[in-house]
Amino acid sequence: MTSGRVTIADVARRAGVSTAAVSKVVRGAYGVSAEMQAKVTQAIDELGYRPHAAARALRGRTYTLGVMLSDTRNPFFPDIIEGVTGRLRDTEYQVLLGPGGIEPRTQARMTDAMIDRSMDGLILISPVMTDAELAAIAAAVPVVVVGRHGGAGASSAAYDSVVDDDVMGARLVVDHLVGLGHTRIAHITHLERARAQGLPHTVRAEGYRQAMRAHGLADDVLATSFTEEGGFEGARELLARDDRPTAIFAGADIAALGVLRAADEAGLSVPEDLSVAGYDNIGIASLKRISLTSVDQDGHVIGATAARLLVERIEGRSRSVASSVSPTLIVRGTTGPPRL
Amino acid sequence: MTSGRVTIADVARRAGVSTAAVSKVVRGAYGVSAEMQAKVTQAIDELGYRPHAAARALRGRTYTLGVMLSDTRNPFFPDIIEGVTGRLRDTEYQVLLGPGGIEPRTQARMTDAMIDRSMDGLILISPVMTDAELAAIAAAVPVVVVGRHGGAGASSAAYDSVVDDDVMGARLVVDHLVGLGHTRIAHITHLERARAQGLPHTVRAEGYRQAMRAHGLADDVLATSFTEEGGFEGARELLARDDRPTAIFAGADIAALGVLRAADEAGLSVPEDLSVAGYDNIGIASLKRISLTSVDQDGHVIGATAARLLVERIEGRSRSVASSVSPTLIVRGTTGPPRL
DNA sequence: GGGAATGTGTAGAACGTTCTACGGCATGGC
DNA sequence: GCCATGCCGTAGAACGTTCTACACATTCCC
Repeated sequence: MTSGRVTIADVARRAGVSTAAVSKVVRGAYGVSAEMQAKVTQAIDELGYRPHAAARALRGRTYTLGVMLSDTRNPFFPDIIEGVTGRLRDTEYQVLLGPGGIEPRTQARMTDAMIDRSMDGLILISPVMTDAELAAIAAAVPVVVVGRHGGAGASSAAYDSVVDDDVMGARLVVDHLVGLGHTRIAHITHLERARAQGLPHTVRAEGYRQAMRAHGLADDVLATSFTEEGGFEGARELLARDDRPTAIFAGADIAALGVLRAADEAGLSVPEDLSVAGYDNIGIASLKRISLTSVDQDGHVIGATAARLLVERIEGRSRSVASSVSPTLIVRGTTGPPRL
Repeated sequence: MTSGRVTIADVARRAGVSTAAVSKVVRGAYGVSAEMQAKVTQAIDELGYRPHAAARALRGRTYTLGVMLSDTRNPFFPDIIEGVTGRLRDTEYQVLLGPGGIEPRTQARMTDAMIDRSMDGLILISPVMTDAELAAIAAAVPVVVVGRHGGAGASSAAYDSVVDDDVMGARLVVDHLVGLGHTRIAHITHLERARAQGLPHTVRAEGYRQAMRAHGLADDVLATSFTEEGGFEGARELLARDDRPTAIFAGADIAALGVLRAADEAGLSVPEDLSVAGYDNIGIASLKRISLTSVDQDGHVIGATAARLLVERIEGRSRSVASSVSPTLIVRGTTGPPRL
């Protein structure tokens, strides 16, 4: 009695029915009378029965969805998580997060581990792996990819995807700055890596170039890294030039903070001497002391959409869906008209 | 061949041995000859066999450890995660994170879910639940609790715990400020909740009181909340007083940022008119623009310690261990001698 | 040379579910 | 009254491991 957990067999004995019947009731499957339903539910409550996920996994579902996080420090990842869990709150599904690390190797290890644990579906956030690897995973389990812009169109049938429209986000920033009167607008991006194709920073940089071109302006992209230090170094280099830019658009808020520091040290006041904009709208961007103009991705919507698509996929949809979430520009104190 | 995953039986067939033998090799159990070891390992590699966690769970271990996160926005939680995963990198264990939410109810749901999935052990980060609930969980599975100061001594036998020495951290701050010449030092803490006993903010406030008393100074604690807004409101109230404090020690960095904003708005310069110190040493505290004096908890060590204790526990230790990690004070630009 | 001890391997029963068959019982149409 | 047709319930075989027995060789010791 006290030893071991209560199983479906215990419930069946208590209710005076077969284990198969209990299983049906638990799963809400077809073919149970109201009377049976009542008897079994009562027995379940009395005994405090909880289904054993591992045993379920051997035949059916685990009702477990995995979210692989590429980088736990990603500032809007809590928003995405909240979106996912919020959407799934009233379902039977449970969400577990897998810290995949930044390395392709460790990410692969994590996805393997999630498949080994027979999760019903996976959400991969900014996965760093080849399209072939992605396709292999999607062949084993339903997958939704977040934050990775469509790779080779062909493979896209295997999984769904949710992205922020980074091209639009970049355009919003450029339009805003041009509207204020800026013409020399530089962009700081993340140093290109081998598998970076389709990753947000690449797309943002491309969106920036397109938007500048649309305004008939020359683009000016500098690749450092999406860190405070990276933003600082990049800005220092840009500000040392003869015809220094009057505005810097950093591809990530954390880099924008570094840009602000560089402006401080160069004795430039923001936004009079230099306008600064970021991307991601991280929490501290809204602090009065920082007040950074930034692009907001609404991670909440992204997460909720990913969860919805994944459940649809698990429950049978085979046609693949690519959803794009529109970002919004949050104008704050670090951008303004250039000094004449 | 293409259908379904490769099982232990496939490996056994290929190697020409029994499934039991393969199982032994996989688990590194006693009673395998070198020859058998070689044959089986080769077959495993050739077939790309991976053990099925759910099937394992039914009899043995799952090699899965769960980390329940009370709040995914907690700024040093990535450090803890990294400490945990770093420590476990070269073991067979996999770490999965469970977003438990802030509510006791959702946290309980998450721990139940983790137990249902037969995880081998659980690390609970700042769990909000009664000692009885905690004991119940610890009775079902090995548990290490992080960030919760020892409750009723008796129940402590059931699980291990790792805490930051918050009393010491608070003392470091007070000693530092007193050393600079401050005497009117106020403390902003988080509003008390029912189950908050033993939670960090309570202990920090108590440590502050002790330290002030040790210096023969009057304490001054104001409870708002650990948010930017909470810090702002608290500071505004404190700074409106006749004999306003010359230093404010906020129990969390995020609140300290609010204090800085309040100082800005009141036209007070930091640290000349007001010294400000925080707790947690979150990433942005080190940004030159903020440069906040803070207490560093070394989440990395905390996480690694928790992981070590959990594995020890799983592998047999029954005596319970309470580990305390010493914080360090990081002095930056927001603290200085008071203006005479 | 006859146990005892030791080392290697295997058979087969768990573990707690799900799911495919199928059986029994009403109902209803003819 | 007989056969199809639903509906409800059950038996029992999976699912992929682990683990307890036990069988079979060796080796060792007296």
